[in-house]
Amino acid sequence: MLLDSPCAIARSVGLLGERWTFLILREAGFGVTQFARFREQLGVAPDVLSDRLSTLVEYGVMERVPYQEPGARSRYAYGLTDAGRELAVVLGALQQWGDEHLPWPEGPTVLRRVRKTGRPLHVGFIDDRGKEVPLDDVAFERTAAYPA
Amino acid sequence: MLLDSPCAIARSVGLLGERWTFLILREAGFGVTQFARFREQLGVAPDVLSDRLSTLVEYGVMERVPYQEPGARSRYAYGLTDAGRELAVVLGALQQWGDEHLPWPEGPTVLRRVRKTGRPLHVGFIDDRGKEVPLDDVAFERTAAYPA
DNA sequence: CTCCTGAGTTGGTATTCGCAACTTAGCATT
DNA sequence: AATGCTAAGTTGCGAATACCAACTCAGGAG
Repeated sequence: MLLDSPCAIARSVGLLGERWTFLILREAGFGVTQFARFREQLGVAPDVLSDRLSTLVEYGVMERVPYQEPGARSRYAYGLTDAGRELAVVLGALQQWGDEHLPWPEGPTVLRRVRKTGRPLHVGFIDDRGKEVPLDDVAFERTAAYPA
Repeated sequence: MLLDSPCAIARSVGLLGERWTFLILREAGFGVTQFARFREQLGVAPDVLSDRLSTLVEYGVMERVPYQEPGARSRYAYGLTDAGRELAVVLGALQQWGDEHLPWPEGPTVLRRVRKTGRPLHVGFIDDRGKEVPLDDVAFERTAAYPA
């Protein structure tokens, strides 16, 4: 399986790359928590949704917590864990690329902003001094941990 | 189809989210260009590889250029376009997340570095002044272009 | 003129997906 | 107490994808 790969991209894709998973995470990021809301927003089949949520919970990307509204029976809420919230970087990168290379006719429909100031944001590579590094200066290099 | 979605994440995933696509792009980023090399590196079935390369070419992520080595017949090389190279941000984000949350026992196998200085790199959100912004300060907001 | 290699295509089987229908559980209403 | 309503699933079945093996189709080399 891809989850055993020495390549971290392969492991991430092995866990997250199935159909619907990124869209489930997107909705979770927008605050959706209930099974039925995911279904409404996405139109995903219930068996597939059940399967995806289970594996996300199993791997610690989401958590399933029972909750009870007053005067209603107890239900389950699916929420992002810290690991899941960190996927915002991946989702932001996908969004940025899609807006640029598969544009929506009327322009971007969702923007990334700094919460308080409203300043626009993009996703990019940053060095250890907090300085952005252009794509051409980025290199991927194998370490000794890479098996033969 | 997801490619018509108003959500840029959905469009990106609709094009790139099929099985093998990210791994093909990873190999392309490492300089692989030939059909048979992709097959060797990934172990992907030839019909699937053919299909993925075709759609990547169709959407301008890769290009198929004939080339000829001296004393050999002409062949095809698949290379990233500028749009394809920009996916390094997405791949870097997936890698970073996988290294953190699905770690390889002996540590990361591939590092991101500044090409000349060797300084380590990470992927993150950056504001319009080039300053990194922590995750908690990032907000996603709908624009007027988002349809009802 | 046959062999070799790269770049695929074709055919059949095994998974996975998607839809529809059904199940389970508990509060609320009659 | 029986029925209804809704959330959260599960089950069964046809359709679409993926995987594997074998085959095709160049064009240059021996």
